[in-house]
Amino acid sequence: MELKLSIRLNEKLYLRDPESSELGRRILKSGIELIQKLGFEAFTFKKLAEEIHTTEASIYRYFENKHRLLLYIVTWYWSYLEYQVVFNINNLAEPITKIKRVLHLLTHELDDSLGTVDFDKKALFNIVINESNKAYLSKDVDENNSALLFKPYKDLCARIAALFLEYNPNYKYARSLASTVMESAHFQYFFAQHLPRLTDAKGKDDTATIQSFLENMVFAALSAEKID
Amino acid sequence: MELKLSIRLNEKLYLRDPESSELGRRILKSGIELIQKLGFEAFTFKKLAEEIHTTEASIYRYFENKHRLLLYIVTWYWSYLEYQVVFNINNLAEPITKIKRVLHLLTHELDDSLGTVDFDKKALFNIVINESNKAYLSKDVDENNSALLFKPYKDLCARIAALFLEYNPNYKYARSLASTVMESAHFQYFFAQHLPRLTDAKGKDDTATIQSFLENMVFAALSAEKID
DNA sequence: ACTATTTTGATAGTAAAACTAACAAAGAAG
DNA sequence: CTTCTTTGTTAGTTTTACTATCAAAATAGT
Repeated sequence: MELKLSIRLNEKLYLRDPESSELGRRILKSGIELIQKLGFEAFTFKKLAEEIHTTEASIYRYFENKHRLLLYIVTWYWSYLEYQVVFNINNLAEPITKIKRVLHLLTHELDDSLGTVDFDKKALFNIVINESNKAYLSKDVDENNSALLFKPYKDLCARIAALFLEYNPNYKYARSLASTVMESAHFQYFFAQHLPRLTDAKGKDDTATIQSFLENMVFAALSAEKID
Repeated sequence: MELKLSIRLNEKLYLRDPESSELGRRILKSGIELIQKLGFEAFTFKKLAEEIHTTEASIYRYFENKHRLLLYIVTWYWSYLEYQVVFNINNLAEPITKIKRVLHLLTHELDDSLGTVDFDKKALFNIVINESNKAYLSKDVDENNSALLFKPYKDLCARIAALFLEYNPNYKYARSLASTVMESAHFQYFFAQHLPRLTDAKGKDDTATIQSFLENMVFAALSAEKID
């Protein structure tokens, strides 16, 4: 069974829906590759236009600017990941198993278990690691937040927090712990790649250590509170 | 006793030492205010030049580009903070007290207890919250890292990790926990201000909750491991 | 098959950002 | 008081980030 799932994102993320046309899909697909290759700062619509043999003006018809494209991409990622989370923990009884499953998903690339991912999954994961913070660390957070552009991120965070509370209903910092874990999963990976003295993960692909660290931390935090 | 301490930073951060001249100090002081006011993306050397009644070209004599200026500022912050940490935990016997002290310092603005801070402390703290990630989340991390530009950050992380190990020598993830705490302290604050559903801190200045959350998490993690 | 509409391409343009160069004026140092 | 360093002034280039206009191509409606 091969199914292709498409994720419908907030309309305010784009001017014209990139999933609705050939050109739009090329913008996304090559956009992801090029952002990952050049880094978000050096990435421009002009370079992307050359890459996909179209014009700057055509790309501007889909996205207001490159920041919106980035936001689209990471939002897509968070939406897809939430979907994976829901699917993966479905039918699991134990909160402990669910939480471990989520931590695994957070620390690893997406897989195609739920339908083919059209994008380069490695590139996408790298963008999330390297650039996703820039999606909200900007002067227009509040405006973007009002337009619900961060909803998928917040939804996933809420879902993880709910799992924490399922494990321990008395834990006081479920949201903070959830967002900490979501962020930490990424920058521990970044540190392992670039600033290894800031992490205990060894080497570039030691996602195992990152996952163990997070599991250890999460269950310690959730269990400590249980005692009190 | 009023003493003015100056922090000597890595020479590669600048072209000409900004602490060595009147103009240099104005660049730093007003640079901090303007970056915080406009956000790093909208901040330009031209706007700063107008602000301090000098010219773009003059500013370029001190800093290669605005990214370097940002790096200078956050590096200054980390250096100062490490100094505060050392000073504050000096003579404390209990690792538990030391760790709490550090978590307090991480979650609050700098104070002048160690000499007058020439810069706007609120603006500086806000820059660290909003922009500091951008200092290392760039394509030239590795190059900058080779030039030791992140040393103060890594030193502080190492120092915190050492305290964790002092508390529990068997803990396996001291570095990861230290960097997680350093980062989390900041983005929990950011979330409280802009994306409140991602944190349990209530309101814009609820540093108390952030500190409690981190304390709870750190001691849980360090103690859980003790049991095994 | 023909026409209306939408989508894309091509071209061209502007404003601002991100620099660099060259020289003169002012200040400080010897 | 003259030499060296720092700053100011002006002017320039390249790139980015966009916008406008119109024609060509593709698509859809009847």
